[in-house]
Amino acid sequence: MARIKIADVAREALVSATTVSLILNGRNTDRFPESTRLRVHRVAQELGYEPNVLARGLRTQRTHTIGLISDRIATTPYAVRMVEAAQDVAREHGRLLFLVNTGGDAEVERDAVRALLAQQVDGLVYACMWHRPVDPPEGLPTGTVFLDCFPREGGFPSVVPDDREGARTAVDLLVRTGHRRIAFVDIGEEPVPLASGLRHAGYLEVLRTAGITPDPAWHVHAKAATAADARVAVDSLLALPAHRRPTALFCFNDRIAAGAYASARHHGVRIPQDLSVVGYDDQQLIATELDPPLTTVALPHYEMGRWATEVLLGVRTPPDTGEGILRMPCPLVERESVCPPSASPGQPADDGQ
Amino acid sequence: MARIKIADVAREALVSATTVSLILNGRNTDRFPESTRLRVHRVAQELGYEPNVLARGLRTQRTHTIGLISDRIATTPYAVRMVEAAQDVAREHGRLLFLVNTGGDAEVERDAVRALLAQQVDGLVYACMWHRPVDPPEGLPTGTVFLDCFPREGGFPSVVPDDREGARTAVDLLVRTGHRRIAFVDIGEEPVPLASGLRHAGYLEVLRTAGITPDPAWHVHAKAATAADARVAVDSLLALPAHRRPTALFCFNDRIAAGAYASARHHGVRIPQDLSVVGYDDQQLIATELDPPLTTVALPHYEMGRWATEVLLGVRTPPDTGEGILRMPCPLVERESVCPPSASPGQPADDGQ
DNA sequence: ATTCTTTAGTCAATCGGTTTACTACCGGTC
DNA sequence: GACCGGTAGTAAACCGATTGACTAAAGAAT
Repeated sequence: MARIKIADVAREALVSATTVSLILNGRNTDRFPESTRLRVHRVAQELGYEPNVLARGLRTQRTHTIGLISDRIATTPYAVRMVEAAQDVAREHGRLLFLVNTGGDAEVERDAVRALLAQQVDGLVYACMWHRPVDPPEGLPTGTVFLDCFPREGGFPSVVPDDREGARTAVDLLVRTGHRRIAFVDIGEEPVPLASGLRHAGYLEVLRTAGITPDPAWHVHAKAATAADARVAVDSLLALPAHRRPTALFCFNDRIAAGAYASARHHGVRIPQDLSVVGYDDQQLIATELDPPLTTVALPHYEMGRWATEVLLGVRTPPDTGEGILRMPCPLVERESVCPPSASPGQPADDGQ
Repeated sequence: MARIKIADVAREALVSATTVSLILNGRNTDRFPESTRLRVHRVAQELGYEPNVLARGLRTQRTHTIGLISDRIATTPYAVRMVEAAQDVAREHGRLLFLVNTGGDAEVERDAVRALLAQQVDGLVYACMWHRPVDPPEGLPTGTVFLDCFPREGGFPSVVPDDREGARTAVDLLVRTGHRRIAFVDIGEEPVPLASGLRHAGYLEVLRTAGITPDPAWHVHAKAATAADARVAVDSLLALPAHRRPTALFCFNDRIAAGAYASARHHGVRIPQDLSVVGYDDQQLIATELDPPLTTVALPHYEMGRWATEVLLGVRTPPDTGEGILRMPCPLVERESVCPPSASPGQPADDGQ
């Protein structure tokens, strides 16, 4: 019942371990006649030989394993598709994936890096749950790839979502649909300042291009990114006098949008007839389950995860721009929460000035 | 820049590699005087020595790694907390976790088992996204633990949610709150026949105990477990004549419940005043974001993941019942979607007969 | 007959630790 | 002077593969 080792195969095939190794790895195969090759392969098969990858890795200094260090992506539903992508790429290339969640604790993070390097992993992906700059732990090997975050000091290839462009896409849809009074339902201070700023910037750019001067009252903040807090924020928008009340909402994310739905419902405001809503993230379980289904901007988690892992494995080359950060496009996912503004409340085409 | 190895420490500390190994591993330490111990520790520290775990594992035949094989749990938001638990337990015990998602493909699964065994993992957890019997791949080492599923042929410790008891808890809450007309919004044929059957059984048991004869029209099926399909099913319940119309819904899961909310809204039926709703799963992102927040039965994903991994590591003993399956309780999570039935529609306390 | 090539392999070192079995030295005892 | 026990280590085998250097035997060329 003990594991079959190369010596067992060698003995059974009446050759040396060297020969077995060379043949099974397809090296210098022309050195051996067909008969020997077939015999070795057959015996290995019959005995169910599987090389011990520890021994191999010790000798070759390559383990065909990679490490994925993240704060919490594997333990929360948000960004789980990044793990899926890393896993898929690893498998496609015959690699095995070590997964470590640190919970964001710096000491755990250092331990994780140490443990993974002690395992002689061939490479590391350092991932975050949301787009932000990070101060990575010391000792990261060169070649480490950053996923959904980037090292403040630079120096490593990184991939993040293009939040500003995504916001532009969302708000542009609303403008093209005929809306002029468009609010941005932001989140409070923490915890996503970078994404929040970028999405807000994109929002403002589109309004400016469209010649719309935003009413300051249209920028509201949910205390936290929960539906309950968002509802409070949106309540204040719907309480605005008719001519200032927005006809469309660009929400920082889908949970905020869920809160907007709740607020609208309690004000007797119909979505999308009376209020169009666009979210961000395309969060499974929210965007599609809302009623009506939510038009939103998708975070390209899978694509980012794939890119990062492929760069790590060297099957794709990182951008050679100075900063080495790839901004991945965020595609618009149109569902049913957007329609032209009804002509009724407020003036028909008021604030063009 | 090359990695520091034990020989480097030995040379620097003026002892042999044997001594370094013995001291750093705390074995036979009384053999060495304090001075030597301190010197070795200091040199190791200064040089930043980290043992190569491949080499160690090769010799000791223990790698301190475990493998988690799953169909899709790490790539979908549903059961991600099982991964979190496995990860936590692994870390608590100084283990590293290999994660492999097979997508449910039997061949990929076999490859995964082979690859993980080739890595000399110390143990394997075999997990599924939802509670069901499985035909596990051949070659699973003894000691493998099954998580959220169990091998049809038995023979391995397993942990699954106690769906029947969970359903009882849910329906019992409704009965205790005063409901007598309680519907079960089930899912269609696939893909969760086991859980569906168990939850239905629990539902029937409570009704029987309460002396309620269920109206056959109260058992409806959503074609698939999506909100849209569930809405159709619930529409048919709400179209029932008032004296047969249920005052409460027990939904197979939270997505079904989300569909029930949509249906209710479109019928002008208020939750919970006109219709109480209980879900199942306590799915993050749904249960709390619904309006009103959903009362539901939680799937103990974290607890199950922890149990499985702890059994694997031998820090907890599996049940010695014949089948070796632990049924983990599913706690009720009370939120705001349940209240006593309003006395208005139907008769006040009609069908006690 | 000798030398050279080619064929078909093998030997032994190596990767970096762990572990078993051994030893050199010292002071004290008989 | 032989023996003993304790102290403070070390040498070498070992885990299971890979790999650079080498070789025995057969056949071809000179």
